[in-house]
Amino acid sequence: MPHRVHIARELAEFFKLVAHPDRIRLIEELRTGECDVNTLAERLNLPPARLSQHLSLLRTARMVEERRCGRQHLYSLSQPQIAGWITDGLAFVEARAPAALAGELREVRELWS
Amino acid sequence: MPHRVHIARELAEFFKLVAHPDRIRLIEELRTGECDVNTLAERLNLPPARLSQHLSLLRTARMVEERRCGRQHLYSLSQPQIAGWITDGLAFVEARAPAALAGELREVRELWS
DNA sequence: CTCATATCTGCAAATATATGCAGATGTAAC
DNA sequence: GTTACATCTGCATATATTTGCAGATATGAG
Repeated sequence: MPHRVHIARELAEFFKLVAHPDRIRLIEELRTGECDVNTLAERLNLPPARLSQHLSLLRTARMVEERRCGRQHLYSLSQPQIAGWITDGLAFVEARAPAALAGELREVRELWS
Repeated sequence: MPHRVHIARELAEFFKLVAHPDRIRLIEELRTGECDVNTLAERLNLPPARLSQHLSLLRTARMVEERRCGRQHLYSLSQPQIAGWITDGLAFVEARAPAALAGELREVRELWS
C-alpha cells in the first residue's frame, strides 16, 4: 500500500506538469524537433517570459532538454513519445465531449500526429 | 490556431482531473470493476467524504458512472481503458525517477495491470 | 415512524498554481 | 567597453484546488 501511495504521488506530479493548456501546446509544438524560446512564443502566441517559465518547469522535471546555440536556447523533448501519449488522451476527451467538438478534434489530431 | 487552443484546454482539464494521487489510486482501484464508496474508502484509506468528493468530480466529467443498489452507490469507470492509459504514464515517470524507485515501480505495474 | 447506515453537499481555511512585470544575466556584434 | 537581443529569475497578486468538518439527504430495517 505505501508503495502505491508513493507512486501515485509521482504519477500525479507528472500529470500536473502536463495539465496546462500552454504546456500541452508547447509539448506538441516540440514533437517535430527542437526550437528556440522566441520562435515558440510566436507560434503559440504567448509572451516569451511565460514560455520561459513553462520551460523551466519542464526542464526541472527533465521532460525537456536545453541546448545553447549562440544566444538562443534550443529546447527539445527528452522523451519524444510523450507527445504521442498525450494525443492518445484525445480519445478520452472525445468520449465525453459534445459532438460539436468532433471537427476540431479531427483537425488537431492530424496536426499533432 | 484557435482550435488548437480550445482542444488544448479540454485536454488540460482532463489531465487535471487525473492529476491527483487519490484519484489515480481510485481509478486504478476501479479497473477491476465497480465498487461502493465505503469499500473504496477503506481500501484507499481515505475518509468516505473525501472519496465522495473525488467521485463527484469524476462523475461530473463523466469519467465514472454511478449505479445505486440499495443504500450503496456503486461506481465504475465509464472508459475502463483509461486505467491502462494512466499506467502507461509510468514509463515517463520511470525515465526521470531515481533508480531507487525501480522496485516500487515494478510492483505497482503488476498490481495495476 | 424511528433509527442506523451510506453518501452527498456547502462552506471556510489552508495550500498550490498561474500570471504579469521589473530587473538580472549571459552572449554576440560593434 | 557598450549596445542589443534572448532568456531567466524573483516577487506580488490573482485564481484555483484541496481538505476537513458539520449538517443534509436518501434508503432500508425494524
